[in-house]
Amino acid sequence: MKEHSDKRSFDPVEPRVDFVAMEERLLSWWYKSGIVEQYLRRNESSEKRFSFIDGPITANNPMGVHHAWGRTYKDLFLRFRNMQGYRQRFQNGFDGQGLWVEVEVEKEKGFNSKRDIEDYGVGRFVEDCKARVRHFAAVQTEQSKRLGYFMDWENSYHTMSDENNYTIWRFLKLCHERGWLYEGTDSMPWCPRCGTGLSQHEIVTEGYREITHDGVYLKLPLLDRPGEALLIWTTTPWTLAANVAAAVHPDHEYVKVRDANEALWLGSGRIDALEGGHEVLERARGSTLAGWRYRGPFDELPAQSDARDRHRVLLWNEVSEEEGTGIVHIAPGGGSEDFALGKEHGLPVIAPLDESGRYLEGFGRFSGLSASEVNSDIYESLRSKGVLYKVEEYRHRYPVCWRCNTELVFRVVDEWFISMDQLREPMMEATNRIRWEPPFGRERELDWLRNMHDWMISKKRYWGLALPIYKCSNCRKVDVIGSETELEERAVEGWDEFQGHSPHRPWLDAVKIACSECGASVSRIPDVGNPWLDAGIVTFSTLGYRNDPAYWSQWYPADWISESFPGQFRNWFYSLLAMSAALKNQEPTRAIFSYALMRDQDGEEMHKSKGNAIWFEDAAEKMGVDVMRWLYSRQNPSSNLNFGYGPGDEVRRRFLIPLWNVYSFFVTYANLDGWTPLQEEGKVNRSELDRWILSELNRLNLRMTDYLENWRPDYAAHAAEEFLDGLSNWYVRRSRRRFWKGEDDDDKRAAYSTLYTCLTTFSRLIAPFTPFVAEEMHRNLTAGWGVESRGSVHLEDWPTPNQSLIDEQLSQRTRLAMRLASLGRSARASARIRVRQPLSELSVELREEREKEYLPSIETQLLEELNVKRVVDATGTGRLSAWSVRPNLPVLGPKYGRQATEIRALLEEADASRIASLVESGEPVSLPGFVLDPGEVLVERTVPDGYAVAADAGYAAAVNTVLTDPLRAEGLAREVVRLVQNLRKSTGLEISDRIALGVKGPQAVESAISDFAEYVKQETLAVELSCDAVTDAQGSQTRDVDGHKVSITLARRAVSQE
RNA sequence: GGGCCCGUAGCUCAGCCGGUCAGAGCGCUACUCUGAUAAAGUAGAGGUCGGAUGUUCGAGUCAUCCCGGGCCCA
Repeated sequence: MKEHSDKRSFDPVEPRVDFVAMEERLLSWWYKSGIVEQYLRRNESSEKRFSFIDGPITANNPMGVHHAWGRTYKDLFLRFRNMQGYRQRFQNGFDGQGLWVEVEVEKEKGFNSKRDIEDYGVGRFVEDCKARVRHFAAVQTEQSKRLGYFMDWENSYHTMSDENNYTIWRFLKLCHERGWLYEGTDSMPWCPRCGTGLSQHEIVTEGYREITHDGVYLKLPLLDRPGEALLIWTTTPWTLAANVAAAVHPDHEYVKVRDANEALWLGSGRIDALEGGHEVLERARGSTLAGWRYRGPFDELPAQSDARDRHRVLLWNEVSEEEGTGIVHIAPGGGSEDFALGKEHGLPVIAPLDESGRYLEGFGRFSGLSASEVNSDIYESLRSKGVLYKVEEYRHRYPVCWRCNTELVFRVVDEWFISMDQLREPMMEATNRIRWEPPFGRERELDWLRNMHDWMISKKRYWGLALPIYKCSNCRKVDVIGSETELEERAVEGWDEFQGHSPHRPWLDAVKIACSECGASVSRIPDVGNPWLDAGIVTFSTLGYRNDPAYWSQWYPADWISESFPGQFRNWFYSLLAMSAALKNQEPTRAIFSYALMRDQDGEEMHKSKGNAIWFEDAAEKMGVDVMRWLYSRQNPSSNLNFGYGPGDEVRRRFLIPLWNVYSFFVTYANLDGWTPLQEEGKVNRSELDRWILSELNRLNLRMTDYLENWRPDYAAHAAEEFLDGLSNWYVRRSRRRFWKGEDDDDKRAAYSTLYTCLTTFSRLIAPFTPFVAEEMHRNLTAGWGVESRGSVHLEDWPTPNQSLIDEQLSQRTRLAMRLASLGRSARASARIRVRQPLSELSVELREEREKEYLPSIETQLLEELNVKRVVDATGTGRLSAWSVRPNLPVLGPKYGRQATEIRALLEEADASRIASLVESGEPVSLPGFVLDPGEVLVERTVPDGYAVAADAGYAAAVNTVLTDPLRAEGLAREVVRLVQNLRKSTGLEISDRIALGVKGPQAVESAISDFAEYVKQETLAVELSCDAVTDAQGSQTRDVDGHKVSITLARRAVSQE
């Protein structure tokens, strides 16, 4: 891009712009010419700070268009604050540790189990994970740059960095010191493929799928009631071998029914579950069943040795009447609720499965088999014992591994937890102090915090935070290491082996410390950490909490963070809150902005497999990122975004093209007239129209500032669209003639100056939204003129609104003009008279008294816009709104009989407009001696002869449709002018070319041309005008004009320099 | 069972503090205009603003309940 040192004109603007090519050109220019650098450093010495902490993007795949939505918000608000002069850090973050990366690397390598990883080597595997993260971080960086996202890319943080990990150590040590860290045993959802438990946070959303399982009904014979059995139901047959108890609701009613040769007990509300007919033999409340002993389904197994004599009916308030049999099979080793209930009752726990979901020893022929493959064996065994009742398909939501989609099982395992007892309250307080946008975010977070359990932070995997927990196998004392230096001090072996490596498995595991209690040599527990620890610590780790507290305290808490809300309430927002509450008892950020989900353009979920997903690169190449960004920005953040090429086209058509047209229009005429920004100097005499658009511009400026400061980008974008609509469809439309008229007067200069101000200001206002088109316009309009310009719109200040230019009454006046113009056009259309045909008069009716005073100032606009000779205020004259009021005789007749005649007479005498307004508003009409229903009177608006009227919302506009000869002649002249203009264009003349013009036609045409010769010459830039053909014609055309055949010829004529 | 959100023209959605807000865009049809032209304008949809009951002089706009949908939790 060339610098214009002594610029004399604007660069010509292509009316048909290739936005994508423009974006690519600007993008490389921004980076080559150091604009990005200057942008990042723009407010280096500013006192004002805006602290944004980036929610790290998972660097595990290329970013998609849904990420681009979120990144657009981030860039938008950062750009806005930068223009406002806030000092910022511009640090992007990448999230890299955790199972999701492991799963992808496993896929790449064709691994299926943890054993494959162990065989391959944990060290190599971890290095592969790191490499994958680095690779996709680089890919995402390039994609983000293409989006126009200005960040300090070289300085992006990684959650896998040493600093991030060690800062988490510090947090964990603190938790330990306060007694919040504990190892607990629980029956947890477990992925047999990944060989790891899943925390509550991981299960809830993506963690469920509709799955059809077997629903098994079986009988548990009652030991003390011969011939009777409990009927129970389960959808996890594999847990039957671990059955310990049965549970009923104490308050529900249970029934004993006859079935073949025995009697079955089940909930009275679940009798439908029985096969065939049934006879109720007995009824009882659940509480009476308590303590009944029964024979378990698999008592023969060695694993049942502790339990087989203790099978009993328990009472439990959580038993549902909605499904199954109302009697619940309890296996504390096979479900977390069962586990809790078992704990309460001191039941033995039978844990049937190993890490990979296979039965352990002690389960007879099931041992070694996977839980997912034993159903038929189980049924067979039950059948042989005579206790299988029936099996039917059952569809339900069942938890699956959110990464590999494997169905989860439950295992009793030891995991590490952070107790939330003492953190819950401070976290809720912090949540209340935070500004949430949309506001309901607060309620959602509080709801989660009220319900959350202790935070399970361990995972039996490889790639992730190495939990710095050392549990002595000798005395069981737990030590937690809080930093790398502490580790070095306490290491008793393996330090040399570890030194130089990142604090990850397997290298860190070489280090052993001495037990603080008994002095024994202790290894780290093998678990890695929950990845939300990684992301939750970033308000500390990325700001130098450990090593530069002064710096940290300048940027903490964040002013603003932003992320899509599904999932984040229990993940990132949650972990940020937890860690800030623990370390500082403070809120991690002052504001949280969140937004909904992306769908395809038909509102369907996007899926790669469905073929409706759109790749970021494709979108950027086909629709361009300004289009994407505007589409994102104008969206209500709290509702789902339907994204696609259709909506993209709409944005381009409705926003970018009109904007470009105005810009192109301006540049074309400014260059033609030699207008430059230097002529800004001096006093400009602005018209009503100019003052109006400047008022709107400043109002827009004010509103956008307010909206952006309050996290409403959609409001700001809609306001900008409204302004552009006014600029394009009223200001420019109304001002066109001012630009192309011949003389270079004050009015023309005012028009240029005004439109220039609008375009340069507007380009700054939209710079955070659509950085490319804003830059293109701004550069061409301001660079190189010697006027104040910083070389890029992204280095400019956010415009300061001049409130003294905002004129509310002027806005109202103009709105009135627009409304009347619209009505006038409508009236013309109804009479089928084109705007080109001048008419004598426009009569208007106004709604409000004060609007009468507005008329004089908008008269000129109406005269031109509607091509009439004068404007008349007919308000109150009744000329346009004459009403005719008639009795509705078919209704009145039957009701009033002969009196109807009297009513008719009264109606004729009454004030028609009063009655009309009563009827229109549905009120009764009172006449001397009568009160009529509105439906009993017929009301019609009558239009005076010779007028065409249009009315709406209390306003009316009418045009006089009578065509006099002079009006006809002028219409003809204008018609001819239009033909000449078209011919000029098709002949290929420049807009400024002067011509010789010949117009041949019937008498009516030739006399019209001669009457309006000056007008025709001026409009068509004709220096010669005759009724004969031009001899050396360059263009000629014969057309029918209002039934007259007209031949036009023209030729270019040189003009002496003026 | 609890929490949150949503239900406005065929479709997608605006409607902030309750008083011309019953709207926009798209789609469709017709017409108009055109040296901003891969534009623009005008006309046509008569939608009980999910339903009911309140508060109010006045309610898509507030309250309560109900119905329907979505998300989250139990």
